[in-house]
Amino acid sequence: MAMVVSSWRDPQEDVAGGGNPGGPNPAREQQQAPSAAPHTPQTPSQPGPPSTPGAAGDKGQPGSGQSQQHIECVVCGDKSSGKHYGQFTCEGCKSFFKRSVRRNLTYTCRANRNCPIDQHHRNQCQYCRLKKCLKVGMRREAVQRGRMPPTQPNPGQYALTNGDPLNGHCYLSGYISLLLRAEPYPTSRYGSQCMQPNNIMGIENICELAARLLFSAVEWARNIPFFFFPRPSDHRPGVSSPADLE
Amino acid sequence: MAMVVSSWRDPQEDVAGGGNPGGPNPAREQQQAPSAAPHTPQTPSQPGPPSTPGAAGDKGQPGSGQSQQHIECVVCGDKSSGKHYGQFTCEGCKSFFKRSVRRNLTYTCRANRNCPIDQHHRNQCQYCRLKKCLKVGMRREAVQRGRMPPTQPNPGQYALTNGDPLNGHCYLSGYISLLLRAEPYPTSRYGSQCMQPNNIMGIENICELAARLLFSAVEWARNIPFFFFPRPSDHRPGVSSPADLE
DNA sequence: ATAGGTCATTGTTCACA
DNA sequence: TGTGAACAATGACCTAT
Ligand SMILES: [Zn+2]
Ligand SMILES: [Zn+2]
Ligand SMILES: [Zn+2]
Ligand SMILES: [Zn+2]
Repeated sequence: MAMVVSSWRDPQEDVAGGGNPGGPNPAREQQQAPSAAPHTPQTPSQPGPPSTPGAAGDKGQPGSGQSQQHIECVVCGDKSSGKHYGQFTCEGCKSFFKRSVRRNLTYTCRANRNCPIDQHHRNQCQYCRLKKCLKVGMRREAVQRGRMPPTQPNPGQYALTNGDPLNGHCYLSGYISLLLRAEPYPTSRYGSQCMQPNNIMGIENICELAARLLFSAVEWARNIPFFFFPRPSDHRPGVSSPADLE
Repeated sequence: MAMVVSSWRDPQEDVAGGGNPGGPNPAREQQQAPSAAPHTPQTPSQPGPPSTPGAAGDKGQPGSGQSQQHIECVVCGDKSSGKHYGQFTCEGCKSFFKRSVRRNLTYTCRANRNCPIDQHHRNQCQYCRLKKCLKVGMRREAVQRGRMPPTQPNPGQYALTNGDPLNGHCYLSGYISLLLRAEPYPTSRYGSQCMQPNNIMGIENICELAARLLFSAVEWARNIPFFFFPRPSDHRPGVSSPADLE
């Protein structure tokens, strides 16, 4: 269990100022309405007057109505887009959960681990958001590994000899930050879930752990297409998999 | 005593596959998303840019030019890095606007409130800069509340930071970044394959796993472009070597 | 239907002036 | 202290199985 306790620096620069438009508890400040125009390829958006169909007003009061089907996200209450990892959730919670599980992230709560999670505060505390995801029953096992994608050009071997991407600048600190954050092996998580009540780890769990370690190693290796990305974004282009081993 | 490595064979040779499996296609590059931002307020009542409905008109360089990409910041004319709070702006105006709204700052103009705002003078008068931001339609409501500070990773990996020999080796950071991004996903559900019906793992299975670990590690190393794995000229007798994989 | 991926847009950090 | 370039996170939309 590695609860990381990190010192926290107040993130909000908000000044409680006096009457602030966004104010104290901005009722709803943002949320996208079901944006009109499902697509509109080219048109660069117009801030203007796309004739918003009105109203997006408040979301339909839940409860009685049932207007058609407005299923809510069991985590934050936003509109659900269907079942994800076992429960009805919104796209946001779905993605958040996926990222958290995939990267095996561990968050920390700066409060008392009971932060309210709703549509407007779900991003305030990742720890509590993930906690709630698990509490309502989202399943980690349902998160699969990346899918096989397109590229994987070739064992790149040469990509790196040439010009370095980092010519002029040293972004080292950023990388170190990433490095520190990366947990190569998900020990903490597995440890707890595999433990039996009597604190004894069964052979089957050992097998499971070994298998996971193995596949992690293989996957990791396979995830390296070649050593040069035009622009380190976040996602890997693709991942191939050892799935066939099954 | 050779390890008995069962038939495990790497299925997806494709990694190196000279030929692209024709996969889904790598060729798509184009895609734009009209999409509204994740958090696009889109307030119905349109509090935003009431004035100057058309003002923004200039937005995207209409046809005239060739498009390509050099969109200018509608506030100062610097290069825009995309839409921010509703309008195409540069990073500077984006940050300036965010700070101003978050902290609810109020500035004062020492002149006549009509200071020119351009790339080189934008910092001369905060009052006029903010005024212009609002005038061109940047939306205060699009500024969200502060979030959690980044979570520090698990304890115990700090050793890396010190020492810092890295100063002069910026080029390494690129590789480090790639390695980190290749981090394995914590896949689950692998590994039960070797389990016997009675939940007992035989010694032969343990050997199997160990062998697989070894071989996969070797394969991994070979997949790293600049990792020159010494050809087993010195490999010990009696020990199966990675060469067998071929 | 639901898993995966993309990527515009939002957030944050932190040398530097 | 504010500024703004660089980088990480979020989630609407999409494709794939
Ligand atoms: Zn949700
Ligand atoms: Zn919390
Ligand atoms: Zn600007
Ligand atoms: Zn002025």
